[in-house]
Amino acid sequence: MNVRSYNLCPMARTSGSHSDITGPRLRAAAQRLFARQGYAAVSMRQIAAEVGVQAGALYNYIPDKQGLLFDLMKSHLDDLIAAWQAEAKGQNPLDALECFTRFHIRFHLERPDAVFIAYMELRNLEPENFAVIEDLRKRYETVLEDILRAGKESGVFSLPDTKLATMAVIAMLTGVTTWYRDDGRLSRDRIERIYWNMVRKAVGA
Amino acid sequence: MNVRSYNLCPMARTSGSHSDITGPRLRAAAQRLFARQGYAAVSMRQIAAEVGVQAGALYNYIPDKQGLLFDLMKSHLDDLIAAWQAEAKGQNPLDALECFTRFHIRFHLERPDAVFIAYMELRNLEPENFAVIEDLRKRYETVLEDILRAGKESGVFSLPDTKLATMAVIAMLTGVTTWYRDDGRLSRDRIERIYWNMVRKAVGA
DNA sequence: AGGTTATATGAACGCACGTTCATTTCAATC
DNA sequence: GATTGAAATGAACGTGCGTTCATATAACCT
Repeated sequence: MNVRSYNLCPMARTSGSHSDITGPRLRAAAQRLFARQGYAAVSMRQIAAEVGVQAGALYNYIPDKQGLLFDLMKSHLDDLIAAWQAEAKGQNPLDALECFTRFHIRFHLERPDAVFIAYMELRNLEPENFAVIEDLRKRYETVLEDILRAGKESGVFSLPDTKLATMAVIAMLTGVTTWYRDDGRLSRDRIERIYWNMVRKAVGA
Repeated sequence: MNVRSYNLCPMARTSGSHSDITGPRLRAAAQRLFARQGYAAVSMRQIAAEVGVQAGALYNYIPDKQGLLFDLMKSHLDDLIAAWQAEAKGQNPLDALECFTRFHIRFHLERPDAVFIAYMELRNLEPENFAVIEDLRKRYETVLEDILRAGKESGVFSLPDTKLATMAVIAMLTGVTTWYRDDGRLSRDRIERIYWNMVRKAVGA
């Protein structure tokens, strides 16, 4: 008998499934802790304590710590790309750029922890995992690059260097997550509007 | 006798000084490793191996690992602020903004490792160290905010929200360090020019 | 009620961590 | 050549790491 026998909230069981609510809770706890302290600084025992189990139990749901990080990052980027594909995209480059700007800010502000991890923990991925994530990130950047190129070619945007403008706009938009607070001075919609204004002017439209 | 007796490059001695070339080498090695792998993922033994000494010897130069991180970050921000103060600042808000833009890009591209650490390792600082660093970072941001406010008040810039524009411009400029490569397509001067163009347009000037 | 099986425990594994310290080394000085 | 003292060694400290596994538990099925 041990102290955990007093656990008042035993896991629900769904018979035949090997993943009840502990799996999602593990991922949620890991996401929170990795974002706040960094992958390398968080121990499996810390995550387990947050979930309410012993460390060994986590390995019913993940292959290892690295696999956990990879899953979190891949899920985030898969979500990001899927969400963009489900978005109304605009009929012309200017509309498309506004859609992208607003979508990017909205999506990223809703998932600050996932965003933080995806940008900060790249160096903690093993090479093959890194390649997968990097490919997804690049695919998303290409969305913006294509919009900017189309706008440049049709004369709507004025850009000396499309690739550089892509990086500049992405950096500017993603930067929102570093200072935004839910109880802050500005609403998300107002932030979207102000950023869209700056982006529009920055690309010369 | 041990294997290190074969070291062909014994440290210079300056008699009475307690800091020869090992001190700077320690800081340089730590900066490189922290930037590449992250503070928490780098061990003192790794740093020592890079310097060419045993781990124990490092403690002749630093109080502990945390103190090493703090010193690196504080030195970087002190350098940044001092360098800006030594810079020609421009006679009006538009000139000042161009000076700042070019200065920021130039300074950051010259110290990619220090920049990376200063932005990524904030969460690994103990609270009192964090407060010091955060204060310096804020002081630097205020430089840009003051320029933007002055320009807005004199009608040169068109900004719905000065604070937000400050964060957007800083994020955009600092983002250069995430993709810039020394052997890349664009020269630093060309990058400065293109970014200045985008910043100028973004603030409506 | 008994058997099955998914899930959790808790101890253990070998290893690496940050840090300390008695001892050794060796260039500079006398 | 002897003395000095800053600087480095290398072993040791206690701790915590990621991961494994035999065992225990409890919800489900028959």
